Amino acid sequence: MKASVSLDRAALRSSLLAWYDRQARTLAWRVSPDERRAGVRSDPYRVWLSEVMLQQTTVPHATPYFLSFTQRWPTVSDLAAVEDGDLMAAWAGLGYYARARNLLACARAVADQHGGVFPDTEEGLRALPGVGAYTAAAVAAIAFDRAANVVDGNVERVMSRLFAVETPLPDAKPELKALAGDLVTDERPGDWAQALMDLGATVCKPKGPLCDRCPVSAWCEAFKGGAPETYPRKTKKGDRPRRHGVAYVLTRGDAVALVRRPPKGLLGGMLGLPTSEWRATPYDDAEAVAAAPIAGAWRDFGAVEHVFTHFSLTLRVFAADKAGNGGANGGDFVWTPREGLSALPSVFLKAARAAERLL
DNA sequence: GATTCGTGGTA
DNA sequence: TTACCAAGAAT
Repeated sequence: MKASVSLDRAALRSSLLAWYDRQARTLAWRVSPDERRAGVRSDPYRVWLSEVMLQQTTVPHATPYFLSFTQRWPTVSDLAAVEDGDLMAAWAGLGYYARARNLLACARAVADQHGGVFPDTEEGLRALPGVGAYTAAAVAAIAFDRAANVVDGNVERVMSRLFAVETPLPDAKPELKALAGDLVTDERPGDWAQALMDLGATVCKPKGPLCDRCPVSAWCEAFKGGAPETYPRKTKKGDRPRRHGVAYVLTRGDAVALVRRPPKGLLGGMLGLPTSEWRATPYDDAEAVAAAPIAGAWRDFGAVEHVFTHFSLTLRVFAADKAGNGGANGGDFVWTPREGLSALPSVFLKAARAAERLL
């Protein structure tokens, strides 16, 4: 019995790794087989940076940011020397801004406490800011050839189908991780991790899996069962509540008044437009004007919709020009020229565009 | 252990 | 339009 299990595992691994070599999928952060033959080693800095950017983020969205970051800051020490505001501006639009704060904290920890060299073990990596179980395992495997169990959403889906796991997510996570761990060996751990994730991303997709092209369908219980797309099982998500707010576009010549948001919480540390409180009930005109950061001739520019992970937002947009209103002082604005608006999170970019006639 | 935290693409 | 989803981490 035991012999047949290990035989299956070896055959499955062999088939998937052969498929991975055949694909030769090119990604901006990946060392190609040709490069590897030429002696190029994967750079832990680039592996780490890519893994952080890819957390809950698609490859097409992350790729231009990765290229820009690695061009501006070729090493972790270069990144560690960046000022907070510049880093946050460079991250604008990627989302989950705690990642940017932790990215900088991690770079500085590596530069200051590790001599600019990344730890080469899972435990050492896991202790760094913004590096959780997945990222520590991924960097350990891909950059340092450690036999780490790299489990992301792709791997969970692949395991749930291979073994027809009936436990719904997220309860199934420990079970799926254990199943993935049984397939890890000392042979090409980095390639194995990437092969599994590539399979999930391009073949074993959430909807419409391409089982006729799958290198491991022969071992797949869900495929045998005839309904692979129904895995992983999952518990339904609750409704997303709606919130309402008002954003204020205050101009002074070419400049727009921005505010630096508190360091933690939603959009923490980012520049943003001044806004009212975001609450459950809509704002009428009088409330919107009353909540403005300074008194002025506020004009209604409609509203924009934005969806966050855990709520939807209807944001009314009011705008005014500060010219000829030198009196009232609403406090410390960061006056930013029009082109500087690219440093804003998307929700504020939408609102600013809504007032574009004024800008 | 349940919540909080973005964004853009796709069915 | 709605719902789901993508190489998760911190609290």
